[in-house]
Amino acid sequence: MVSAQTLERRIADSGRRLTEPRRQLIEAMRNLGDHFTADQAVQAAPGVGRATVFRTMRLLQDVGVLCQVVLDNGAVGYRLTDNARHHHHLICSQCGATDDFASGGIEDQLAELGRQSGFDIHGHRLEIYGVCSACNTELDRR
Amino acid sequence: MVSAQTLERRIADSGRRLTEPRRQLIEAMRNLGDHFTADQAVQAAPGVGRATVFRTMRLLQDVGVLCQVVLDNGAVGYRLTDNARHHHHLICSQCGATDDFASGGIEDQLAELGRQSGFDIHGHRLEIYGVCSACNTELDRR
DNA sequence: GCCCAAACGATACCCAGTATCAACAGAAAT
DNA sequence: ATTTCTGTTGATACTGGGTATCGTTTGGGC
Repeated sequence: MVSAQTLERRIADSGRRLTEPRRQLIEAMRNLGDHFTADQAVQAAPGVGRATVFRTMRLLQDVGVLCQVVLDNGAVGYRLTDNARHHHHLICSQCGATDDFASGGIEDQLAELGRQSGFDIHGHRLEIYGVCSACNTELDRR
Repeated sequence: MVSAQTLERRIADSGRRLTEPRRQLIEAMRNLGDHFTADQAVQAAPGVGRATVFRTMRLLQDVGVLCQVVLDNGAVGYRLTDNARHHHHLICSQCGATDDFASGGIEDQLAELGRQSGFDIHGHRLEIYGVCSACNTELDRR
């Protein structure tokens, strides 16, 4: 779990103000745990206005401590992270548990693809869907 | 461009009925071209009810002739395709142009990842963002 | 403590997608 | 051609995600 200090430092270091609503929302999101929806974040910070929740979530994404996760079904979730470097997600379609992982070698393939396609590639998004080991043993038991 | 026949055959072959609204929507989507939003599809088929548009789009996804495309900014687009096999998208962030490409070698890496992570992997989603050659020369010109 | 730009909250809005349910229409069989 | 039965439809209302506006508040450098 990312510490509140880390999150608040990232905001301050990026030249933004560390306001009370931002502090509240950060605490609320930390309490939500591994992954949550936008609406859960709104609910979890009742003192914070809806617009501010979305503004702050965008801000946290900009400074690299909050990830959007695109689920199996196309829905979007969020996830705090202390891994500001580019990474991908391994998402359990049963319980939503998410692991981060670095993208060994995929970047190279994309560069090659750029050469072939004529596109000037500057980003990508990779989500992996599966069933985590906990859910797997759960399923076996039935 | 995928032919209307192909699309309609896919529906019939999957045991679904080939109804007038479905025909209309298919024609409308074909007219929308390379890529479009859900709302554009709704607008483009004024005789077809909103719910039916979404139901039919899901159906077309199920039979593999319509892809969801997750854009750079998280927005979702759609794209007719005749490539029912698994593939990925190369998306121009300037103009939205989209290319399909097969995922040579990435599958192998995912299998290895599954072994390491304990996840039972059964799917993934990979979108590549860049600037297509047309938009690139456009930008150079300025 | 002053000041002012940054941030806020209320509100209203847009788009994506789903639920409900009575009415309708393919298509297969007669 | 008519019946029949089930899949499909459309109207409507709703949820959720996200943005725009704009007058008010506040963090934090001076």
